[in-house]
Amino acid sequence: MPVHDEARADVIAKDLAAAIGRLLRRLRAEANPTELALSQMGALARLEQGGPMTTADLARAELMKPQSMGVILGTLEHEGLVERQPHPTDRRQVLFVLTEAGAAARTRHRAMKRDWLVRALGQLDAAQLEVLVAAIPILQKVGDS
Amino acid sequence: MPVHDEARADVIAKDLAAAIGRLLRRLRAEANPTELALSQMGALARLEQGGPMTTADLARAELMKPQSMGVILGTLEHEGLVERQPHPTDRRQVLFVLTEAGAAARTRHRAMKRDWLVRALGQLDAAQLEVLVAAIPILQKVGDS
DNA sequence: TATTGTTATACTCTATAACTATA
DNA sequence: TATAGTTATAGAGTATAACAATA
Repeated sequence: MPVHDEARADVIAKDLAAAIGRLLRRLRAEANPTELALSQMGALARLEQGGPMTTADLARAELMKPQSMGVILGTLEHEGLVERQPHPTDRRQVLFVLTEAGAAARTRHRAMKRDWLVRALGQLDAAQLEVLVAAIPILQKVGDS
Repeated sequence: MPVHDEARADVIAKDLAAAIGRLLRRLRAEANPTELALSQMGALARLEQGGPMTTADLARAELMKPQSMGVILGTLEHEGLVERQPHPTDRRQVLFVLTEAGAAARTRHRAMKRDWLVRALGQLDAAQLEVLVAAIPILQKVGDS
């Protein structure tokens, strides 16, 4: 990138960091307090989509340490939303799957029209929504780089 | 929004939440560990741009509670990066400003080419960067809505 | 009475380090 | 020896509730 663009990248980086920090705070605050915390819902969503996964699989998917994911899974297990399955060939590994209650929690969450982010997105016009849709894979790429 | 788009908004919401969650985790992990935490840097950046500000001003800007911002400012004050000024007319209020050390921290941070996010953005092509630039105000709007 | 800020307390999220069990 | 997971501990980040000072 040319030199004058480094300064620009700097400004973009600052604004982007501020914007996602604010948005995540808002998300956390608006997440239905009676429901699950953000990271718990994230893990449930991964399990719903990706079938049985190990702690390490989930940690990689969410860009966190296995120990951190272990805490989250422990809470979800305690609440009966996920359960363990033995790994068929490697007894060190533990596979996690959604329980019926866990699947129901996902469904309930999805069905909630009160879901704040969905409503917030609904206030965008079509062009703005398209920009956001285009930005998501780029944000993912940045996170992975 | 038409009904079929509600389902789409739902998917977008899920992907967006996952993407920004991952990105923030990555940012936190990559932030130079010897430097300040993200929210501390955020507060310093606001003060650098916005001149003297009260706890409540800063909390509003960062979408957090004044008590939470108070903790952050307390840490920064303890480290000598910000200092208090009496408000000229309202003795309840406390204005915070950067100290020399605080301004130096900002400059140092900006100068660090090791800044992870800047490097990550540098790997995007021009078109991707433009999408991201266009997305930032939309993310801000979503956070405010 | 309303507003600004502080103090106390607690919970979420995440990390590092040290350990156990299995491969 | 290397890998998957667990346990213990700690720190950042944030919230709510109760309080004090000032307007």
